[in-house]
Amino acid sequence: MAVARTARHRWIDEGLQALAAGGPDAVQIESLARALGVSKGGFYGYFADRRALLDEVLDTWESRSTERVIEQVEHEGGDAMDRARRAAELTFSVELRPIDLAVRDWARRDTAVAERLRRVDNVRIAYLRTLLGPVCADDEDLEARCLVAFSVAIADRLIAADHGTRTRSDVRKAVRRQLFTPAQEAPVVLADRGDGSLPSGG
Amino acid sequence: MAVARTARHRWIDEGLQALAAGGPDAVQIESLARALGVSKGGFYGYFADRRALLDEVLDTWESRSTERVIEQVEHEGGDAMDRARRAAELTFSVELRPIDLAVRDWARRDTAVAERLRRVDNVRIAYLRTLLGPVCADDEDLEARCLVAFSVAIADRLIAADHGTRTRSDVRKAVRRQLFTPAQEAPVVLADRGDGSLPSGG
DNA sequence: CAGCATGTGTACGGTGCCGTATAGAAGTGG
DNA sequence: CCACTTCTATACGGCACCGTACACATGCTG
Repeated sequence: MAVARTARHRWIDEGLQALAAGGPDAVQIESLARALGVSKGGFYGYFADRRALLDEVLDTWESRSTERVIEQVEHEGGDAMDRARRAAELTFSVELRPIDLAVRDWARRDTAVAERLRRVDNVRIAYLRTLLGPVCADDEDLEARCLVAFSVAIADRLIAADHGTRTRSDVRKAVRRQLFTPAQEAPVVLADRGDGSLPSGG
Repeated sequence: MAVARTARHRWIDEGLQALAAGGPDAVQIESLARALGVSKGGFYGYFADRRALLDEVLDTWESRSTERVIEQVEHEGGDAMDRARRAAELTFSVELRPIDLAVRDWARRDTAVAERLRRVDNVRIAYLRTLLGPVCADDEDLEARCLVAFSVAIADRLIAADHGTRTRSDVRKAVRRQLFTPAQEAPVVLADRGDGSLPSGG
């Protein structure tokens, strides 16, 4: 060993930041090197090429989004609600949320990325089921509420609409209240068009 | 006039397709020219530069996502529910949905695009309010249901999770049923943590 | 202290894209 | 049939990035 080597994980962390900020196209070796204050000379000692870095960036994201979250939550304990809330905080933290959104967009055009995302989302939804189960009328109700909770959490930063005098936070709070309201008996069905389509004006 | 000129709108349409498929970075002049079967020679007769094309691509998307949808829906008539359903079909059509998602991702890193998206989303949400108003208990309920409907519609193609034996379409149908269920009286509030955060496992 | 191993800086060729310049093709008017 | 206009194809310079090659600096080891 001679010169203190730029740690491998620093390339990956910088790659994660670039991915979060500008998508996979923004993960550029020379750009990362500049951000790290070095040249790209050492990069190819760690990674075969750019694609290899992207794979490891995704590995790291996958791990941090599932295993690490689970480990931390289990370690801190608490009841189901506390654990779920903590898991949500960790999952949609300031650092991880932009990566999550970037990966979702990436997954639209890369089936390998889509497969990773599927694994991660399934783990997350499984957690969510354990939380919402008690207040749901049946299995269908549970799936519906999980989809709503997950959709609102993801779409929050993607929707640009205003809400009159209310803040987005106010509206989210109202949604959460409804999500945790125990199911009534048979709900009145209005205008079921049978095609699974959602009315969503515009 | 000499040689039949490649129509201006063909560049824009091709740009929209490229935007839908690969985001703004994929809107490349030489790439579009190849797709159109011409060289980029004529491009600069219409547009000052690449950015000018992107602006017009966004103009076109904005128009097609709002004015054109409204025109068409108003022209076809029907009651409020019919109109809203038709608007949703047009808004999230096979052609427009990928553009919508690409614009949302783009808006995360470009404030001008974010401002356009805000205008469009506000128009859409305004429509949605007229539809959901009748079944809502109050204004807050209305905003909450609008956010849920819009979030589920947008996040649908971004979420990769499975739902056991059910299809995503089944779950969407259940969500829609709940969305159109008239509000009960005072909903039981469970675990309102007051921070507006949504539990969303993972 | 000499020589070696190791990691980095720098230079290079290749490629792809942007925007400009220019030449030529395809129609039009006299 | 000959200018002239209008549009396109092609070539070019510039730039940014990838991946490789090689020289050099640094610190260990005998």
